[in-house]
Amino acid sequence: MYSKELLKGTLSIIILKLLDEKGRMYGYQITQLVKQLSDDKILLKEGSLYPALHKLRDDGLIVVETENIGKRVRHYYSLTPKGSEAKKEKEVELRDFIKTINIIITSQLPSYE
Amino acid sequence: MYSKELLKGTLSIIILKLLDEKGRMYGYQITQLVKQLSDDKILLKEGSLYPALHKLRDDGLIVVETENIGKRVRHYYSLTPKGSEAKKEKEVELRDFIKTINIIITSQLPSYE
DNA sequence: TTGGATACATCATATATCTATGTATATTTG
DNA sequence: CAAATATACATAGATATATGATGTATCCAA
Repeated sequence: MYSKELLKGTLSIIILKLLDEKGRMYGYQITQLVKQLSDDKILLKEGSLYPALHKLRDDGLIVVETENIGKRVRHYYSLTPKGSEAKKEKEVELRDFIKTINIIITSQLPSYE
Repeated sequence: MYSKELLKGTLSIIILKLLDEKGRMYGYQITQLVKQLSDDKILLKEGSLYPALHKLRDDGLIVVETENIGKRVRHYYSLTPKGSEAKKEKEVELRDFIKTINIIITSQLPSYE
């Protein structure tokens, strides 16, 4: 598991990306897919995921459909057009940020002033 | 300027990396070098940098030397052996994290369950 | 002499994630 | 069949860290 701070700022784009790919997903399913794709290195906690989903919903980036599975209720989330736009922008920003960080951590600098 | 959340967790490794490269640096110098390396995309604020430096010092990862420049005082920071170790570990972790994020945001997934 | 750059610092605030806890159903295993 | 584990949602409180605002002071150039 990574230092928890590293994930900050990337969780929402991860959610938006997966919803964009999958069409629709429910919370638990997102945790499992992230776990799988990250080779068990990113283990989303409920206390992180659900507040994040609710915020994205409140901001109008995703919508929820409720489905009954037996006696259980499942909340399926999918992107709104606004969410689809936001996903693209955030992805560009994240890629650019990663590029910048890479430049910094691979930089070779003269050790004099 | 990036969404401020993205920087979280990466600021300390950036500082450690630059100190490792340069040998020693003072606060203002760090802000300017980060600004330059990031092509003006990461503009460290004093309210971010100085508390971060103080924390690294309190944790024993960096040490400070005070130097008088005219009537001004400058605080030069450099890595301790512990800081040098931490720098290596954090760099490995960050590179691995970036790799994982890249896998997720470039993943192509079937849109059925 | 005045403004901008240099150089340090701290306090209040915002925000996002985690831990812990809670509830409940479904499935697998001994 | 009972117990353990997995599925599925949720929230309250703790924690961490970056920012904005503000303050002090020196140095240099227009």
